[in-house]
Formats: sequence, C-alpha cells, structure tokens
Amino acid sequence: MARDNTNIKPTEAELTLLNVLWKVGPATVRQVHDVVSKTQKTGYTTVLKILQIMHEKTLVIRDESNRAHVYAPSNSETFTQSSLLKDLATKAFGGSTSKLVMRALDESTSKEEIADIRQLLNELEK
Amino acid sequence: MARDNTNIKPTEAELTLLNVLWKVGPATVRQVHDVVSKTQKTGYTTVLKILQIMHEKTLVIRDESNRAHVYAPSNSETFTQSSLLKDLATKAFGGSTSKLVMRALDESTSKEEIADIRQLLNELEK
DNA sequence: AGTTAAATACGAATGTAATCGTATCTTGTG
DNA sequence: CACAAGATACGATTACATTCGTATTTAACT
Repeated sequence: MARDNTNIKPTEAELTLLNVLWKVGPATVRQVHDVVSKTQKTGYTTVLKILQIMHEKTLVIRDESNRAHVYAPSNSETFTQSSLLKDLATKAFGGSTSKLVMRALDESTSKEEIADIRQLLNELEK
Repeated sequence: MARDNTNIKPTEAELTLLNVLWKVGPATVRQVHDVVSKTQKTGYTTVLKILQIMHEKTLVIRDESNRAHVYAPSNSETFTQSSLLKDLATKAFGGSTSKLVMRALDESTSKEEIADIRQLLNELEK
C-alpha cells in the first residue's frame, strides 16, 4: 500500500516555501532561496534541507533531470488552504466551519469583501 | 513594562486543555485530566506539566488558595479563535480574511449555516 | 583531463513541544 | 501526631522542527 500523502500538514517553515512555489511556479533551491531571503535571513542550505524533507514527506515533487533540481508543490494552494482550515475548525471550533467563518468576519471586513462573500453564498445555494 | 501576553499562540496540546477549560470552566488538574483522558491516553503529570507551562506563559491563571490549584483561561475562547484565524490568514491566505472565509465555504455548508452567515453580514453592514 | 563554480548530501547542533517517572509537599483522618 | 492519599514540583527523555557547516558530487569550460 502506498502511503497517503494528501493529509500532511506542512510546518511553518514548509508553508513559507510552499507559498513561494505556488506564487512563482516550479523552482530550484536557489530561486526559492532568492525569494525568501528578501524577507528573511535564511541560509541557502536551510532552504535546501527543508525542501529535501518536504520531498521525503511528498509535500513537493522534484524534477532531477537537471543538475539543479526543480521543486513543485504536490498539492494545490487551494487544497492545502482547505486542509489547514479543516484542521483549525476541528481543533478550535468544535468542527464547525460556519462558526469559524462567523468568527473571521468582523467590523474590519470591507463592503467589497462582504459583497464577494454574499455572491459566493448565492452560488452555493444553487 | 509588563510583558504582553495577549498574542501568544497556544500549541496543540495547550489548545486541547484550553478547550476543556472553556467548556467546563475553572478546573483542577485532575478534572482536566479526567476529561482529556476520555479521548486521549495522556498521563496525569503530562496534563499537570502543560498547565504549569501555560501558567508561566500566562495562557492560564491559577488559584492556589486550595491544595489543588484551579486553572482558568487567561483569554476568552472568542479572543483566541480570532487570534488563531488571524495567524492562519497571514500565513496561508496572504493576510486576506475574506479569502480565508470564501475558502472555508463549500458545498458541504448547509442552508442553515448559509442563513446564519447572511444574517451576520447584514449586521456587519449597519 | 584538470579546475572550478555551483549544486546536493549529510550530519550535528539548537530550540521547542510533549511525555512521564520520581521526589516532595500538603492535609484530612484515624 | 503519624500516616496515607493525593496534590505539586522537578528533571530527564523523547520527538520533531529548524538551522547551517562541511563534505561530496556534478558538469561546464578551458
């Protein structure tokens, strides 16, 4: 039996690198490091190591056909976001997604955001 | 200057214990352990130790006037939920709460939940 | 083929979270 | 007042995440 890799929760450092890969697409260690080093003081080999660990966990796939391996996320950003939300709903909202949603909304929510959410609710009801 | 304790993110084990305290109210180590041991195989001294650490971090307050100390959450469930959501929005949704909300909603959302959310949106717009 | 630049692989060190065994303390009760 | 039950305190261990230095490998270019 193959291991089920679709439910692994990325750690914080892993999520940082996934965000880069989702944004820029498949990338080498150097490319990923260039991006993250703009906002963090993270060493090159640290990024390399974390990507290697993510590969072991199958959080990313990698293309080894060139000398510089090219990494890409195994799961979409959307899928991962949903997983993280489900996890948080379970751990902090008694499993209730609607409670989570209602807690997320407050006076800081703009009119435009409210309109967007309303539209989504309309579509969901169809 | 007093340390700002309001923005500390509880760990997973800590959140489990906070959930008990929010549900049953101020409680002793034994009471908390009785609850968590129904669903987990966690030792008594483990619960004790974590509550002690939470007290150091000021995630909980404790009443030491009796032999069995009584622990209570420092922050409300609502406040903590909001903090956790804000953290997740930052790390996985580019800081956008509305994106988070829209991702949380899907075909599994019931009619009743949709109605509840609509009502909240109406109130927010006032 | 040798040199070198740049990549990966490896392993150790550090930090934090979680677990629990054992020691110590407290207090009600015989 | 001694003692037993049950509580806290403490320290060690384990597990996992993070970091990075150093060794090794690769391949392009003289």
